[in-house]
Amino acid sequence: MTTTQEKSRDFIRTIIAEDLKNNKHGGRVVTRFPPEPNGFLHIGHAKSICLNFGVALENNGVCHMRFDDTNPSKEELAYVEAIKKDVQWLGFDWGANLFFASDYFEQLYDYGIQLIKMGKAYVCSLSADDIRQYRGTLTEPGRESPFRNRSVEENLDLFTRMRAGEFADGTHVLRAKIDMTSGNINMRDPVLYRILHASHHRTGDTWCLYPMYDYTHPISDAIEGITHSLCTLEFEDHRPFYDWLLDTLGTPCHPQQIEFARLNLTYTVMSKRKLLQLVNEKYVSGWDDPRMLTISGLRRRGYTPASLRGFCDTIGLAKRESSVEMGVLENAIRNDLNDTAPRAMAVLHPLKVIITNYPEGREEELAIDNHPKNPEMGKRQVTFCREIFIEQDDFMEEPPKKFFRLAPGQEVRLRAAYLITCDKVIKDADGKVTELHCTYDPASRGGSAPDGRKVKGTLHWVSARHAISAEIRLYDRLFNMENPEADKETNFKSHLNPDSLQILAGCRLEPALAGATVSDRFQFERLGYFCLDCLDTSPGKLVFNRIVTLRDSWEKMEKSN
RNA sequence: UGGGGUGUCGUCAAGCGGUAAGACACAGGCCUUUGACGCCUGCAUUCGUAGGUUCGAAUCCUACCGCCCCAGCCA
Repeated sequence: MTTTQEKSRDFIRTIIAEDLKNNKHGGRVVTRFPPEPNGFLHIGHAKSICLNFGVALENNGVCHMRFDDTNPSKEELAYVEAIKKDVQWLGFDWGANLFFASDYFEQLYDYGIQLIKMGKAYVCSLSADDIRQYRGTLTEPGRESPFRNRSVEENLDLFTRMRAGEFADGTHVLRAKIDMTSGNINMRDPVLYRILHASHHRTGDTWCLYPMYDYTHPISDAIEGITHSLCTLEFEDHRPFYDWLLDTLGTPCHPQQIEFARLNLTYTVMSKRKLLQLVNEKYVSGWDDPRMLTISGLRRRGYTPASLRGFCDTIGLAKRESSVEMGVLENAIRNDLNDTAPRAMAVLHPLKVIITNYPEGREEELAIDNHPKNPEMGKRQVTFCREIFIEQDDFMEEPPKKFFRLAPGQEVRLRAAYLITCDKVIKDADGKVTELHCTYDPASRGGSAPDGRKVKGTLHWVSARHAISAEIRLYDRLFNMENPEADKETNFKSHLNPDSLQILAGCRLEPALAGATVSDRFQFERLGYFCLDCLDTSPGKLVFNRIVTLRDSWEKMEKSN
């Protein structure tokens, strides 16, 4: 017996454990992740991916990758590739189980014939407008279509000719024959097939008849032997049809659909439609803009797969609608990178410091741990000399109480180097501080004084003579409102944060960073975690993305005062 | 006014008739050559509301209230 508390199971894992216990599906667990290839995956999809693949992994099952590609007018091959890459990058493997709903078009069609023969489906020749009229409203029942009682022969003939391309778009649809008075609108003779003379990214021009999601999904699940079909809450109303279809068809496999609440995060939008708008209207540089909460955006920003999986673990799973604070995501990446990212020193806003009593021509090598808690990550050398850069924020001419950084007459430690004291402040004509003159304590090499005096502040620094230059991009939340969609009167785009990207040129980095390779992640001490940008970095130019800041209790203190 | 869901700390979220887990946030303290990390302490006498059943209710019953989804030939 262990004393560690068992992590509580979510309601879906509870159901699955129960099913396993009762041998409901012969002890099998088969799930599926069914994206539509009409956009990039986002953090909300990560929740579903972690759930579906996670649950399979935990139960010796498998998770199928299935593209729900039933609408040729919105879908593209490029999205298929991007989605596959994202899922793999997240760390999941579908093995041989890569499927496309379009692979089932022929079987789906045969099932359509079967439904017609059973008298459970008919060709309806009402216009789209009329179908809507006949459907009724939320509170009034619908009316039966005048075409509802066509003979099986006529339906068969029409359906065959629909496939053959004899009719124009919108002239006929195939509908299930269920109940026009049902309180559930999805049961009022839902459309199964529509005519679409459009070419499909996989089947080309083979078809001009395409199945609807509601019809395709249950059958695809059944064909693949899915045991648990996990989807989001808005499909709860569709479950009766899901079950009706498979019961009517008498498929040997009848998966159980279970719905869970989709992920919402503060300070962002999560719908593909809105993300697409941001891309198309150039509010961001693309689907993989580091400010986008797409998987590819997060990847480029520097988030690790492990941090995203950890995040999905923390947020839990339930049926009630909720909105997770952005801080939880940030916490996930800090947690991961705190353990794994090597430390380095970088100065974002350089302020020159001259150590007046340090010999002009002298330079010395100092060793610094790459990680404070993990000696196995080794040490590196940094060069100290008479001229260095510190962060502008680390100096104040008239410091408030508890400002432990540099100020006239105040002593601080330069990380792993020496204790220095500020003697003189040099300013330009506008009164802006341009340079500091300091003296160092030669006995404090390494950063501590032999007399044991306490120095509270420690600053990061780089040698002005040895530092390399880099561009650093600071990102902030894309929206400046917790829920950009809350205000129905205004467009979500009017809540975009104008300061979501700040580009800093001429940042100064310790020379060791010149050897960084694409996607390397570092903690720049006292600043945050940074990742070498994979797109804009070139041999002569380093570009770092700030993934997330470090927690900053000084900033918090300042704000509360 | 039809149908389907859902209401437990600021935010997520356990709990399944035996007397409110955990995480993030927040507050205070310790530690610190990163104001980081780490560590310690505190943080729902109360579970949408009102009744009822019971020795005992967040858990069962009744009524009410709030919020979300559904009227695509989208998924």
